[in-house]
Amino acid sequence: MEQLNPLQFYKCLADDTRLKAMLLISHEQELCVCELVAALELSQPKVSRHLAQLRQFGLLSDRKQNQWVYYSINKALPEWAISVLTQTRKENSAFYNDDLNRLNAMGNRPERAASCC
Amino acid sequence: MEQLNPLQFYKCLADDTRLKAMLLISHEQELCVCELVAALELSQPKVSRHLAQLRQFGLLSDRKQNQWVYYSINKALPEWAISVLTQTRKENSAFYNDDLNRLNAMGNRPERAASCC
DNA sequence: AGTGAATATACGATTTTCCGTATATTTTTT
DNA sequence: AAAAAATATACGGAAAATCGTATATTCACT
Repeated sequence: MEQLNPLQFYKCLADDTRLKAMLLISHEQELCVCELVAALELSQPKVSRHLAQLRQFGLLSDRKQNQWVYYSINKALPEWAISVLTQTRKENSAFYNDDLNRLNAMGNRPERAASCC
Repeated sequence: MEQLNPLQFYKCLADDTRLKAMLLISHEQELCVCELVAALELSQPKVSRHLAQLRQFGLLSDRKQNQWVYYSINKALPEWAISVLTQTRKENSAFYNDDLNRLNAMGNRPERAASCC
């Protein structure tokens, strides 16, 4: 994992799928691949590929539980990057609102069981 | 000029030339094309093309004075975007420090004469 | 062991972005 | 009016990013 530079960071955000995934995950704390596939209405390989890229550059962390992989914002991100994401999410809800609605309407969401505590 | 959406905004920042130009301009209030050409050590058409794109999407404004065109951060940008730029600039000076040094070392910088007041 | 669900990866094709070079435009200076 | 300086744009060509499809992997359940 290389030290994040701002260019790489913004390249990661410069794609519709990746930006929406980041904002949805930031909003929901963590989401698994199948939830994102449903919310974004995109193919599983497409979503998976973009998530892999976001993890590769350190924007996301993943946690495997049973058959699901949960993605969350990488806590090790520099503070400015976290702040950029938070601000973007708060001030642009219209950009991902439809996706959020589909997510909430989604039945059979995998149950979240914390690994610790 | 369309309403800025976050994807367009981040696409604008997802290029080395454009990101450095934005951070340098944010740091210096305003810069003309020839100053950016010197600071970034890039060809004039390349710099001009990227500046045109940043203006087209509303990230920059331009002001013509004599033979020079000065670019500055568009005051009409949404607050979150301004804040993203400011934070990125403050926390990533290493990313554009060499360019800033070349800018300051540049002789014959066009004199800034305010158009108003 | 075998099946199905969730996720990841590989590969070639397409699309998008970026670039160098040449040229146009505008303004200043002689 | 001609030349020079600063900037902008046009046009292919090159490079990079993205995609669809097929396939691999991993794990739960029977």
